[in-house]
Amino acid sequence: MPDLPPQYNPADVEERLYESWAAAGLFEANANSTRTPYTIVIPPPNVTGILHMGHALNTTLQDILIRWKRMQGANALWVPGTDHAGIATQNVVEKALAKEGTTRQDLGRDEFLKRVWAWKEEYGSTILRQLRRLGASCDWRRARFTMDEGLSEAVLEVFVRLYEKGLIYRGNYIINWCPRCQTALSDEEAPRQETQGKLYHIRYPLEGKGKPSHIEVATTRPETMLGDTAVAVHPKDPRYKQVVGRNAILPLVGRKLPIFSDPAVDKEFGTGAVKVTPAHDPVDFQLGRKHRLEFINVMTDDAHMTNVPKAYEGLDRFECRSKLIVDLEREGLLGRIDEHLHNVGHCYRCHTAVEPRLSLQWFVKMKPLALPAIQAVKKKQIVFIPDRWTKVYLNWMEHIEDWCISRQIWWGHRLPVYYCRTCQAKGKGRGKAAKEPGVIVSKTKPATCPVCKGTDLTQDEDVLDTWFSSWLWPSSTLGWPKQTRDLAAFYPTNTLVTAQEIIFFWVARMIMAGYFCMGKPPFHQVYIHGTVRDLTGKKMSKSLGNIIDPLDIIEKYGTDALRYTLVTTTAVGQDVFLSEERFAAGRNFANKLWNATRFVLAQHAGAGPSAALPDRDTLSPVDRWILSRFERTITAATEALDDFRFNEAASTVYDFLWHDYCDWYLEASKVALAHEPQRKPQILAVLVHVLDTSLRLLHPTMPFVTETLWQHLQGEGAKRWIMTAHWPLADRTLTDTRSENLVEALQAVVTAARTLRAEFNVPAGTKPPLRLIVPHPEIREFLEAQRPLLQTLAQAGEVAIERSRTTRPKQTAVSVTAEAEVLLPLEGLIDPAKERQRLQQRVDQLSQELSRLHARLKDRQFTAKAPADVVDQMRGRQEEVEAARKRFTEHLAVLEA
RNA sequence: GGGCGCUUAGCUCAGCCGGUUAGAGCGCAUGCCUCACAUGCAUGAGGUCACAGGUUCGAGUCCUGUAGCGCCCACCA
Repeated sequence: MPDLPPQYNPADVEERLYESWAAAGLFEANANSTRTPYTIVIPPPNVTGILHMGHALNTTLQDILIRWKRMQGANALWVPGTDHAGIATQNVVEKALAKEGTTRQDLGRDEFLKRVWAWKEEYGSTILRQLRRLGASCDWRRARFTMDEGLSEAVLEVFVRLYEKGLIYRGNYIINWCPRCQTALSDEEAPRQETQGKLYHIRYPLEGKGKPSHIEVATTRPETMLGDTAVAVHPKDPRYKQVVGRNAILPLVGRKLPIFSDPAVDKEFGTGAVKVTPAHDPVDFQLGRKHRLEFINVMTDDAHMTNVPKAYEGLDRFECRSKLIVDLEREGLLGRIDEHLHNVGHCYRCHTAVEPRLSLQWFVKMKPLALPAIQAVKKKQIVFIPDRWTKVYLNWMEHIEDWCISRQIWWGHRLPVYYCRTCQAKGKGRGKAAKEPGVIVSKTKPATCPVCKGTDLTQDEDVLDTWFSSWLWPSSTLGWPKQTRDLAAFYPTNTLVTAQEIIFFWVARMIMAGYFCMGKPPFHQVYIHGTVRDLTGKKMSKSLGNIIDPLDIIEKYGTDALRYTLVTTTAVGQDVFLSEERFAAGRNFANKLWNATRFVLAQHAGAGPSAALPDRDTLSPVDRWILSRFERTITAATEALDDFRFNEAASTVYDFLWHDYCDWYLEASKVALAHEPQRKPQILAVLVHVLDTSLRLLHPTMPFVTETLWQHLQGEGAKRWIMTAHWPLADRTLTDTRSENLVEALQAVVTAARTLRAEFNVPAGTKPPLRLIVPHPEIREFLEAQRPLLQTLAQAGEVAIERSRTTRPKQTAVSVTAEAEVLLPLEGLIDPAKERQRLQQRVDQLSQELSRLHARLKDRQFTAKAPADVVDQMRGRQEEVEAARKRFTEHLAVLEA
């Protein structure tokens, strides 16, 4: 046996051990196995990703599940991979180009894409390497990237299928436009942020002579007025009865704007009159269609003004706003300006305020896809944990809007859409596979137009939303659209572990795609974990500078400490609040395991490895006690994992190992080994068995230290891995309440003695005699047998054990436990005043409790309606308290005499 | 405007189906370098479980309402 240093140093083992696991193929799943599959697909981190605490939590939870199931004998597969993250990655590479003083436009599309691929090759696997540091037991042979050949094939396949079913269409609609990224965004990609803005009141003069002479409208975006084509009021608004049907004149432009009424207008907001800009606002767009208005787009892709009077042409949207305010003021047309708090969409990648804007884009019709996905969750084919997310999911699904999937960027899957110029020019080409003239949707570029046989074909310039590939992830990573062995073996997957932020982006869409492509759900359980926050409740993010870097923590405290602390810090689905100091708890626990094992190994020397338990008859009550406690721990830990209560699974074992095993059993075993050398094999067997099995229980949470220690316990030569050792099964026959009661009595006596020593300041080295009054014969017998243990644990000299008290000792400290009275003579050590005070306090406490109990038990309703065992418990308690009070009172009297 | 979560010890949090005396880690106090571990051991102080009602023999736990904090969704320009 190698000598272990007194402290666990994670850095000595982690990376080497990880490589050994990988080299031994322990992460790999076999599609031909007959064992029950258990599959998780990783939420693919962005290739631009750098490990943060969110990843660390997410990865740890998945790894716990996978390792646990693997130990239970499942054919466990964890599929890793990365997401190409269209806009994010393009932004990163563009920034790099800017440093070189060039742009993607300078390079051209092909050259730019080469650069992105080069970037991906160099940096794209950073995040995966970092996942290894966390101990993630992914099957790396199956690592996938959303722009791999196979996954790209899947994207094109599903696009074509959706198109052919009429579920993909192209059209002019208001979309969220990011002027910085210069692309359309889906609604989910433009989350609203509360923004302090202004509500400007502007007077539009009316055509003709009648009164009133003008109508006042209110807007938060004055620059859009240049695209106004109408003014609307509510049909039942008496203020505007006179003006409906007349025309307003758009200030500074001079365009005639018809005034109409529509119930969509809110009478209460602003002036009750709305300027209508159909090309720049979703509500106005609807009004524009309904009332056949003109659509005037007044902004360029980078949000500069266009199609506007010369004075404003080319101005940035916000410059234009300022200039308009000045100009309107000068014309006397500017009314009040109110402060106005409202929600403005912002690009989720660059946080620029998005511009709602009319644009020709591709969309997926979502309602038909949502139907089976709603049913699946309602019928519990898929369950959310915690359950509250079910409602959030259903609410979104039931109000789902069509999904804008085209992006005006270069990095991504290019739309499999081709245009025949000839047919477009002629307006021909309507057919089953070409619902718009000249549009051909095909996985590969057709040689000729199927309608006119022309060859003048061009591919759509746009690429698809990143999530259009992610939503296929559970099936595409396993080979779809090919019918692979993996797909047959591992789909549907079992559990998806992810954060709440991407329920709409990803989880919901995967469910829809799963039913559309496979006719089956992509997974059966969705575990939604919390968000990692700092101690003030803020989300950890680079921009806030409140990051705790997981790699720093790994270096300082070790991976197991990181994992342990992350897992025990959060209850099911609750957010995680972190501060660096908390990781010390995990480090300390790993060290505790290390030293417990050191101790066992030191005793174990020469005894040979043995995890099997000796004959039950040869075990002492103390042995039976620890085994009984342990049996409960195994059950609790397993049930906790079954329910995704990761924190309880870990802390149950923590409590057992630290407080039962180390604090009591290990200390007791020292005494037993010294006093009963003939029982050494039995004691060692129990020590080893419990430690060995506890390490297994902890392995999913703390893989490195448990594997390392387990290897040492196995001894030289035995080449087995805890990773593939079987998960402990509880053995009900080991439950032994009698032994539990005996040892609990002993613990109470020891604790009472220690407390007395501490409270009366008995000097550390002294070993005063101890008297125990133990009425119960079985317990008395047990304590008599454990005299050496009592002496050691209570630091006592002689221990006298009596059935009942015969003498009334003077100058003696007394403590009463449930089963015994503990007497500690204090000759020459007492501070009588202090002790009297303590005793009086105790008597008072007991009296209070007693009167509570009396009242309770006299309550006829209580005794009639409460379950019998509860009443009995309370009667028992009453007797105990009464006895205790009597003894304390007596003793108090003795002291005062 | 809807919806959700949280409020328990100085701090960060557990507490499942309501049931004896509400727990942990950190921090604090006191004493210990006891031959596995000072990343440790022992002992202790510290809580009107946010507030107000209700249900119940019994409420931190269930119901209703209030307040504060946080999050999500929503086309009031």
